[in-house]
Amino acid sequence: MGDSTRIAATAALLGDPARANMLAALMDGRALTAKELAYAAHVTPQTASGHLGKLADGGLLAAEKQGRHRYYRLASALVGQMLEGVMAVAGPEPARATTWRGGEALRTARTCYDHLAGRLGVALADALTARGHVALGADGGEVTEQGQRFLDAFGASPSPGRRVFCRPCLDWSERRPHLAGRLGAALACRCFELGWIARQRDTRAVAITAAGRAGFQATFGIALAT
Amino acid sequence: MGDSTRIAATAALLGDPARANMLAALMDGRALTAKELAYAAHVTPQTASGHLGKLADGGLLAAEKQGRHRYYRLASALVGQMLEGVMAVAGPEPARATTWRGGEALRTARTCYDHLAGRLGVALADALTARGHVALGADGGEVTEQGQRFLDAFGASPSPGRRVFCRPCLDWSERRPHLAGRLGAALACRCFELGWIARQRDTRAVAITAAGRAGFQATFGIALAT
DNA sequence: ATGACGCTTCGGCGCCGGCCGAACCATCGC
DNA sequence: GCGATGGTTCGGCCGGCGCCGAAGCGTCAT
Repeated sequence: MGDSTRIAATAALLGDPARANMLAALMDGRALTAKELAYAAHVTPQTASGHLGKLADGGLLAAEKQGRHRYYRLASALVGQMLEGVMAVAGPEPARATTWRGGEALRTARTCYDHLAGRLGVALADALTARGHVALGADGGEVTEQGQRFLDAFGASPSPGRRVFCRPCLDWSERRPHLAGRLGAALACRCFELGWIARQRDTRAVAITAAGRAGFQATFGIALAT
Repeated sequence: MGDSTRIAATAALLGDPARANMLAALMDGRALTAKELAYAAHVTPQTASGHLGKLADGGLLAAEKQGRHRYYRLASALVGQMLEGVMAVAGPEPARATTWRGGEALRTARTCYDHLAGRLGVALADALTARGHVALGADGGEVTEQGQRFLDAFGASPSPGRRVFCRPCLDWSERRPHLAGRLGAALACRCFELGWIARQRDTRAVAITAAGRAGFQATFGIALAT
C-alpha cells in the first residue's frame, strides 16, 4: 500500500506544470538559481520557492548554497532517467505542424541530461552503428572491438579498464534511439571539448559551430541541414 | 512550452494514489477488469471508471471489450518502463521495519511487467554474472558466447538470429539490478513454462514451486530462504 | 420479458493545493 | 551603518479535482 502512495507522491511532484517546467530546465544537468527557475516556470519567486522546497523534500532536487544565491540541480541521474521515461510516454506532440522557432533548434541538437539528443544525437548513433563501431538493440548496446579503437583515437573512451556500455535512449522528437550511458556522456563531453558544439543560455539546445560542422562531416559523415 | 505541459499532464495521471494503485496492479502485464481495478484502488466503481477513462485518454492504458466486461492493460512496455523509473526514484520505503505479510512475498519474487524481480530476480542476475554468462554494467549488458550456449540449452534464448540484449533494471526493494529486456522476459517465460514459478491472484508476487526450488538450486545454485 | 450484473455518466459536495501580495531573514556592495 | 537584491515564510483567495449517490445503457441468464 505504502508502495503506490510513494509512487503517487513522487509522480505528483512532476504533475504540476510549473514544476515540470523547472525540471525540464534542469534536464541538461546544469544547476540554476531559484530566480532563474521561477522565470523558467513563469511564476513569481515566492511560488517557485514553494515548488523547489517540495521537489527537494521529495528527493528530486539537490540544493547548494553559494553566497546569497541558491543553486538547484537534479538530485541524481536517476531523476533524469525518470524524466526521459515520462517524456517518452508523453510522446510526440499531437501533430502540431506549427514549427516554432525555439522548437526547431531543440530538434536539431540538444543535451539530454549528460548526452546529446535531437537530430545530431540520432545521427551520431546512426553513424556509429553503420560503421560497425557499436551494435544497438532495443534494450541495450555494446561497443565493438574496432569501435573501441575508434573511440580511443577520437578521445572519447569512458572509464578505461572497465567494460564500456552504452544505452539507447528514446528520442522524444525523432522517436529513434540515440546514445546515452557512459558512452553518450563521453561523446558529448569530447564534442564540447573540441569546440564542435556550445551550450546556449536559457535553452537545452546546443549550437553547432563551424568547426563542428566540418568535424562531424569529416569524422562521422554527418551533414546537418542549415 | 507545450513540451513540459505534456510531461505534467502525463505525470499528473500517475500523481493520484488511486490511479497509481491501478497502474501498479497492472505492472505484471495482465489485463484486469474495471471492477478489479476499482477494488485494487480502494474506490467505488464509478470513481474508478473516471480514472480509467483519464488513463486511457492519456494513452497509458488500452481497453478491450469482452462481453460485458472491459479489460484494461498497460498500453505499451514504455509505460511499464516509465513506472519502473518512477519507482526507482520513489526509492526504498522510508525505513519502515514492519515487514507485513504481502510485502515479504513481493520482496522474495515478483514480476516486473514481463520479467522477474525481487530476491529471485537479483539472484538470477548475480548467478548469470558470476558464471560469466552475462556481463552487466550500469547502463546495459551483453550475453557472452558461452552464455548464449547456456541459454539455448536452458530453452530461454530470445529472438534467435538477432543479437541478444539485456538491460539491467534497478530493483526497488533490493536496490540492485536485475535482468530486464528481451533476456529477462525470455528467462521469466521459460521459468513459468517449466513450472518453477506460478502467478498468484491479486498480487504481482509469484510463488516458487517445489520443482522451482530444486531447479533454481541445480541450475543456478540459488537457495532462497523459506 | 425480467432481473442481475458490469460499466459509465451526471450532479453536487468538500478538500487539497497552486497562486500571489506582503512581510521577514540573509548576503552583497557602498 | 544602509539600501539593494536573492530567497523564504505567512495568510488568504480561488479554482480544480477526487469522491460518492443516483440514474442511465449493454450484456448475460433464466
